[in-house]
Amino acid sequence: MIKCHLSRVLGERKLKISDVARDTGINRGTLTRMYHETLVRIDLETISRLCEYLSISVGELLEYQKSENNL
Amino acid sequence: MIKCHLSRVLGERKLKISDVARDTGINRGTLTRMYHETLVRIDLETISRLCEYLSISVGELLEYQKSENNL
DNA sequence: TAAAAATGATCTTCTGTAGAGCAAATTAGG
DNA sequence: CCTAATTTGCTCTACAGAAGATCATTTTTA
Repeated sequence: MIKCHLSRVLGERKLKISDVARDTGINRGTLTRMYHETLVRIDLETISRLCEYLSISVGELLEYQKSENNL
Repeated sequence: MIKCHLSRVLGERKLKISDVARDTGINRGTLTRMYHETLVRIDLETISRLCEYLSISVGELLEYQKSENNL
């Protein structure tokens, strides 16, 4: 599975979802889904803007984790 | 922008798009778009299967590059 | 040289993000 | 406290693009 670290990054920096939405133009609903990891599909443009805005790499935002449970 | 390194990885390993499609179950059209970097949106499940199959991290597959030209 | 496999392109279907709106919850002031 | 403003979660519609299938062309292989 793919783990999204948006909540951790925002928490560390004390940023709110609404801050990111306002500053990046990314839809707040999309950010909410990423935050709660209910996201299924994502625009590369969204990943790009988040990496730019947060100054992180794709790997710091999205991480592959071998799933023990499912599959 | 987000750079997709699928073509490089497949090239290095001499893997064909059809190999990956067959082995991972990922739609061949989607892999073709990734290969030619015309992909716009992607399922996290697709990223997950590619990382699993190719034994690479998300960061090795997708890389953020500060765009000099556009934006 | 012929058969098989791989690839690129196109079309339809269907899922999910984008975008907007609303209500509840949290925060900030007075 | 009480109220106003901000943030957040949820829902709905519209649109975009991946999934899946098909076909023609190119490449591979036997």
